[in-house]
Amino acid sequence: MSEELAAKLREQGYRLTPQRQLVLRAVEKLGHATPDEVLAEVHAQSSAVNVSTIYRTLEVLEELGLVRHAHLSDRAPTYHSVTDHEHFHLVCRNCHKVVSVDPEVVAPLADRLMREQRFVIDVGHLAVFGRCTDCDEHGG
Amino acid sequence: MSEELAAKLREQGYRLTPQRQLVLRAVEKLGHATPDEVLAEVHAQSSAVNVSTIYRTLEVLEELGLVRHAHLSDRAPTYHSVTDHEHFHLVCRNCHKVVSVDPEVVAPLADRLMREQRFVIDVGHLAVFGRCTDCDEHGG
DNA sequence: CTTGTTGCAAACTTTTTGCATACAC
DNA sequence: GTGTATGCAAAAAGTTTGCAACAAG
Repeated sequence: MSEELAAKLREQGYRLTPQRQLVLRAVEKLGHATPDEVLAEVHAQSSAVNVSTIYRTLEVLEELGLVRHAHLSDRAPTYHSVTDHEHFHLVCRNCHKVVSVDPEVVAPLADRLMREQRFVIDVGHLAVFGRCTDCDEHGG
Repeated sequence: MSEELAAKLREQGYRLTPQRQLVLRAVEKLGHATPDEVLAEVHAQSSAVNVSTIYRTLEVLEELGLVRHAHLSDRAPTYHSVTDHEHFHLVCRNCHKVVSVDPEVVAPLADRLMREQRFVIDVGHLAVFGRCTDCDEHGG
């Protein structure tokens, strides 16, 4: 797990640092997290790590393909690990609950857009907004 | 056109102001625009209008259902008029081109999410990221 | 040692807020 | 007139950058 990180880093001439391990672990643990939340989680381990390091590290991790981000709210972007299986997100605009869904569900749409629009979907980045049943039933 | 605005505003106890007319017109003219771009367009008409008015007005217009926003970039949200037919967006992560697509194309996915996840998609807010053919062919 | 990485502080961008004034109704 | 809407200026939120000190390889 940390070996994959080390390998991918070296491959690009980057170095393995404690900060980078901490950030990756935080993202994996949190599931879906904003840079702010990642910072908080990292701080639980080591309070010396700086915000700018979080941003720089998330950028590197994304470049290495270990992490992805999507815009699940009107505020900060949300990062998630890619070591789990790929997935996309349903976001309830009322209660802000996030559900992860298997890419297979969008496959037909992806195929159609590929054929008709000649456009290749980036499923990992996909965020679908709407309203979940809980919120539809009880008002809001 | 401006009558619809006036009517909807009054319906909610809001007032019709030149600023609100200008902002709505700007969004309609621009097609897809960030608050910043809306401000610029409005300023072309009347340079006295303030940024905060743009934000407050976009919020009101969205509440009235005259305007919608989606996150088409990593930066500011993009607003578009709803007086046109509803649509969703394909965004190329390489060249940032935006293509509007008919909601009918996502209908099967919407149906499936409704059935399996009991989730009602907000198609107007949907932004699908990926790569367009132009960018796939010529590198990038 | 060499060069990438970090912490810090400051700048920047985007959005929000408080308040006095102005204006729609 | 009454109360909403606006402009202004300042604050908040999120992100980026320059630079000296530090540390991985």
